[in-house]
Amino acid sequence: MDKIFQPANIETRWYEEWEAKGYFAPQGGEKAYSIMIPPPNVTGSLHMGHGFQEAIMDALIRYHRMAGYNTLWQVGTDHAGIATQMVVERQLEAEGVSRHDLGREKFIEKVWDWKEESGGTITRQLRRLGSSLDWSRERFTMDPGLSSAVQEVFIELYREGLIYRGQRLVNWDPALHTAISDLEVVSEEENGFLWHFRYPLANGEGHLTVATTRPETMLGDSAVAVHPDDERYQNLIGQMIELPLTGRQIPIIADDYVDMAFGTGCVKITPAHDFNDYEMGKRHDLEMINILDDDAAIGSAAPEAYRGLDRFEARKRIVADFDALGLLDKIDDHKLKVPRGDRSGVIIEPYLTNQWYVDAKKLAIPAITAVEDGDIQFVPKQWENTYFAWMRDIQDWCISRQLWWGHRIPAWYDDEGNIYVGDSEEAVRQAHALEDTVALRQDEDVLDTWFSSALWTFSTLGWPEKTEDLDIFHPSSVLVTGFDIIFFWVARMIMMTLHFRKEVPFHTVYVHGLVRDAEGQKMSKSKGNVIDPIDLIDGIDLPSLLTKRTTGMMQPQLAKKVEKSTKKQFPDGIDSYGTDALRFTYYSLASTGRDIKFDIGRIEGYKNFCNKIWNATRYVLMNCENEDCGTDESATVNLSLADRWIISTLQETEDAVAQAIANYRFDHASQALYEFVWNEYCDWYLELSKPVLWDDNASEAAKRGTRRTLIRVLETSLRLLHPFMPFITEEIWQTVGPLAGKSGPTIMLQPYPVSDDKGIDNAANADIEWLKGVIVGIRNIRGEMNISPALELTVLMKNGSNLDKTRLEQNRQFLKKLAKLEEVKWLSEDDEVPVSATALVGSLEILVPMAGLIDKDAELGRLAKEIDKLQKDLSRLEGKLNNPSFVEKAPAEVVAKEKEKMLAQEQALAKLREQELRIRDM
RNA sequence: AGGACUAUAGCUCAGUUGGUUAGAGCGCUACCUUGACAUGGUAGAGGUCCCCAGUUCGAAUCUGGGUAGUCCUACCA
Repeated sequence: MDKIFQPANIETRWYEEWEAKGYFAPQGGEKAYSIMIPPPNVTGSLHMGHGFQEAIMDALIRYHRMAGYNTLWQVGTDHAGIATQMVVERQLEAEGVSRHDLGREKFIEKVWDWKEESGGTITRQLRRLGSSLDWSRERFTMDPGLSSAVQEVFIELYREGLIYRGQRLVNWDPALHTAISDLEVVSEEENGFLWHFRYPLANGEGHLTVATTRPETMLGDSAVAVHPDDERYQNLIGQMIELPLTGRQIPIIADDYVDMAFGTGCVKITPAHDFNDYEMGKRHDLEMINILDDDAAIGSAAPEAYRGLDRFEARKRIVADFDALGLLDKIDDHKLKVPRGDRSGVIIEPYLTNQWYVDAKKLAIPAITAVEDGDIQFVPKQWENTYFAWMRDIQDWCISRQLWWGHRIPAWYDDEGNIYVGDSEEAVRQAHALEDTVALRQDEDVLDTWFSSALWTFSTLGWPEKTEDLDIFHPSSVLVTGFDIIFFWVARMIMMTLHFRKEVPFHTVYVHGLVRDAEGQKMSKSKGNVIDPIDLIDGIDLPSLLTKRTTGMMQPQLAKKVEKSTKKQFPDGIDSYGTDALRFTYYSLASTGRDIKFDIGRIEGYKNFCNKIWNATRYVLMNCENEDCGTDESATVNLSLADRWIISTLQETEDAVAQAIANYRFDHASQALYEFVWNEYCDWYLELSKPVLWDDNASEAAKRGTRRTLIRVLETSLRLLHPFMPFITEEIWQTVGPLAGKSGPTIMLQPYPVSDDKGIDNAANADIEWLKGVIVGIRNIRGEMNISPALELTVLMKNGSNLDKTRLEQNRQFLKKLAKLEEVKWLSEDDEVPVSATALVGSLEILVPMAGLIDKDAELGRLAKEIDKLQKDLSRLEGKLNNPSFVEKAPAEVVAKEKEKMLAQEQALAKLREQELRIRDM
């Protein structure tokens, strides 16, 4: 074995082997466990959020697979309508071609080409993370099976009246030329203006002043509204306004939506271009004047002078025209929320169009109940509130998109505007007995990507066919996802699945936090703080990292800044840490309900942990290979105190890990493992094994016992660690497994260790605690007194109990080796006590004679520190016990415990004071 | 506007139903290449548990009120 662990040498090799041998496929087991991967964009690439999410899922999957469940991790990718179409359109743009030049069919071919070309990236990267996904079942949201599921669902919901077509105001993206759902609109506060316009009364007797943030929409005004109780305007209600620039007259109406305190208390109403105005327009039966076209330029319904102007150009012109007419009252600075498309980034227009909707209110009812009743549980639980809040006020879901890439809506129209929904044109003709002479054309639109994602848990298992997989693996066990898509995806999955399967899609939703950079900033290309998980695995040099971060930026002017901060943070690029270290870092940071700041220091530490495991293994193998490790059960085996203790501690660790996984506390699991392997097994047990293995006088049965324990505990630890660190554990297990009497082709399919109470040995635990106390006491003297570590000491003990004496006899060899002692002597009452440095373990005094070793002042200093600490503690205890209400009201065992503590502290203090005097007199 | 979350060592974070001397990793200091590992070992320093009040014998933990930060939802022209 190499002296240092080299992850690069093993990871890909093992992954290929696992995949080739089919270990990822479900195999047997009575109970099923399944997770459906949140399908990443097919043409996307891996980011830190994926890495985190996949690591969590893989740990759960590997754990349950080893625990004997029939385990499925369903893999697949999403066609990501808008995102993917945009990428391809941009590529065409670079060639000077638009999608319309190509035509629908050719364009879609191009998208499929792009999918073939780039679709392997994300799946390759998932493999690098060690994700044990069943690739033999890989699905794609637009493959034939899933497409037919989508079609089936659409047709059925339409038949039930839960999907309908209607003309309404939608969020229109003028750049992408499509409607988008409420969720795809992101509103952020921006600086703008509030323009005050004078609207003359039609009777020529003065004017009203309205305030607006969108002057251009005045071309579509169909009323001015005031509050019905507003005394200023009572006499004007019902009168007409002469709307400037348009030659139209509009009424003044009263509606209590108007806030009297805001602006002038008069609101211009544009029903076709504002959601609130739209509602008011419906209430008052106002005219809906659509003044825009698909580009959000001024359209044909507007006065000729403005037609064809871009919306922002029109705004300038209209403000100028009002000014020229003397009707511009004033312009105030104003902060307002500006709605932008989450993909295009352009300002969204409320726009009147025909779209398809899902009646979400009806579907939401059982979806709310399922969570209320606990059929679905969120972890952490507080996300249920978020879910309820949204679901109880859910709006109908606009599912049609004016795109080409996606599932085309299975609806046909005749020339009279009748709608026919069905599997195909032929099916529709047949169902409705339509002659060939009736011309039909299919709806041009496609469905929102989330429509197909909503079916993910059951469509991937073969639905609408009745499949065995559906019986076995549905509902799935847990959904692992980020809070950002609870509405987009989780809620809709619950609604659709309950409706079509009459069962929940999953029993648990584990909601993880967002991965941020070391400063807590969201990672984004424009900030240039994105870390690619693959770069953490393989490492990357500075020039490559700089290139990566500065190419393809939306705002190239930021490149200099990004370059500077990158150079500062990673002056030498990023080291290679390997997948296991990366994964372990994710687990260690995965406490619930909290975003994680990704700190490069952590991953460094876990790389060292891998190396520690590696080297511990080297030590074990050195001592166990070609030796008798007790696999032959007939040979006698003597277990030392240390053997029994480490076995006992292992049981506790197994229990802690199982608990942690059951509670989705991966941070606790990783910490328990780290602590056991490093602080107990390596720091203490390996050291304690040396006195036995290197002792020529030790019996063969004792050596056999220690070797057996060494190798078995290591082998068990590897299995315990495997769900978290799949590669290093597999690599090592191949050698260690057989020595521990295990056989099998892979650790992946070995049973997961289960804690056994029979292994718990409290006596051994207590004895080792004692031993550790003595050793640490002596080491402390050594360290504080600057005694050379090379020097073997003679140590004296006095004033111990019989138990102390027994323990000393049992542990003499351990003690001598670990504390580096020449000799340990027990002093009787009458023996003269040389001047010594002292440590206390309970009432036992451990003395290190000072002659020639220790300087007086140093020891006095050390004692003073100890005494000070004890005194502080003691006065706290005294205060507590002198408080009558504590003694009366606190539980008896608490009081007893405190008393016991105080007694011990008092004795210790007395001894240290004695010691102090003795040293002074030296 | 409504709601959620967060505040503990220099940094990143744990801390069960209130009962500890408040912990870990990284960083820091000193010493050490001892036959698994210097990606290591040993010892050590370092905390007003954001602030105020309350409940309690006892509060990092429970309650109320602040302060600071992050986020979500809705939105007034």
